Amino acid sequence: MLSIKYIRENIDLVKESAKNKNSDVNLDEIVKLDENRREIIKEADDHKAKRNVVSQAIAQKKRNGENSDQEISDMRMVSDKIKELDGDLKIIEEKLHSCLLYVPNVIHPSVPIGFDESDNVTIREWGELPEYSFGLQDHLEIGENLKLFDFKRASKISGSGFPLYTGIGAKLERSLINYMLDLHTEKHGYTELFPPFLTNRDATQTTGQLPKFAEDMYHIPADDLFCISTAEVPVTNIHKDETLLEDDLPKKYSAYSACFRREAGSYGKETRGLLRVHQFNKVEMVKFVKPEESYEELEKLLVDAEEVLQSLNLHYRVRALASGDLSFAAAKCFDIEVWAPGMQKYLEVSSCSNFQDFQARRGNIRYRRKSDNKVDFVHTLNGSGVATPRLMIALLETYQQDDGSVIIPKVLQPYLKADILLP
RNA sequence: GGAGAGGUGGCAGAGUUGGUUGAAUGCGACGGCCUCGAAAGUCGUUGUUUCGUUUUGGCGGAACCAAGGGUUCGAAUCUCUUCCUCUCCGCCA
Repeated sequence: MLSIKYIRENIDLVKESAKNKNSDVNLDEIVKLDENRREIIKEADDHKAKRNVVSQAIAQKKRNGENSDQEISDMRMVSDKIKELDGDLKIIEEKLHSCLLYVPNVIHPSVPIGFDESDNVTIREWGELPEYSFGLQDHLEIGENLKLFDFKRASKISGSGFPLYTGIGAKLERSLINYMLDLHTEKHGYTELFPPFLTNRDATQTTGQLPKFAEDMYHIPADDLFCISTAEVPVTNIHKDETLLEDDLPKKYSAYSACFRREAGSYGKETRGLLRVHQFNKVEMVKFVKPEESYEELEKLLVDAEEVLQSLNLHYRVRALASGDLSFAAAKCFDIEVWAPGMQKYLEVSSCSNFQDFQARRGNIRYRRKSDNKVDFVHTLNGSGVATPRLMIALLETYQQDDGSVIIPKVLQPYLKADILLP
């Protein structure tokens, strides 16, 4: 979240940013609450100062064996007043805090202003659009012919949107995960984590999924735990309430997790196959960095994610998200979209975002600066590296052959222990 | 699930007849001295948040000893609730 002080001092910028993110948050109300809050603090503090002074005097008198009944009865009234003011203050601060949780992060100056995804800007493309001399199948047909998935049986188990990978399909899924984790940990220098898949309310709030997007999360009421929608949630919270050392930054983590999304409100859209599912697998990268380096680190994060697709030789493009398409917590975001020849579509497989200190403030994740020995919030970044369902789609559709087989790219072969999928 | 112990500053660790305890002591960190330099030694400094004021350096106030209530003129210290950690037992993988 943004600090009230920052909002107070940059109210026009914050309003402009919220507007460009299509947010209807009421900032005037927040400013008013803040003014009210500071008035009460001033009054309560004055009373408390008086109480502290007189309490000392009472202590002194008691030590001297003098009577202090007068002071005590005076202070009883002051104390009542303090209680009243503190009560008022608490109500206002709770209200202010819950309002602040809905203020979106400010956008970086480099973000293209626009209403929705149609205003996103392609900043580069990689590889060639593959060409084929035969009729293409989409991933559903390929998967059926090669017996890679079984959506029908999956729906008996959990309902639609929960994929069941079978046989070599299951192994291919696992191979993709292992390959990506190895790439990021062995080549890109990320520390591997295997995090919990359920998170508590507090941790889920750090990254911004709560309170605004509660509808999209699977929730377990008995324990008030949430199924993670991305490994970003547990991994970002690894340093919650910690003060890191500047020399330890940047900290880079990579983690596999299953991801759970209710996809509320998107019924009927892209419901077939692997395109939009309630549970999927993803390898995520998370970085904790110094504020002055976060945009440089964002570029590097993007490159690390791109290498997954490059090494698999899959055509893709990188898009800079327009303000209106930017997520609530992000200051800037790039999407990577891989080409799926069978569907003739670009599919989003990764979002690489800089949250600046938005999440760090919510999670109280700080570092001690060497230059002045002060503590400050770190910047957090994360990016998918990458999500498997759409990667699987692109892979199958790109490497399909006219006999129905699918060639396996070189880097995956040691993991799958096969170089081709045959019908 | 049952029984017990505990949660204090960057870390370790004092502090229960409530009253100059924001908090001893040690370590760490920073600065000075010493040294060719370093170590050792020695002297000093060293939390966060927030409100007000300001010639922006500061000055003054308030709050913070897991979290939230209660008692009291006054609570790290008494009391209640919750959370978390550890040990033992039981159950399950």
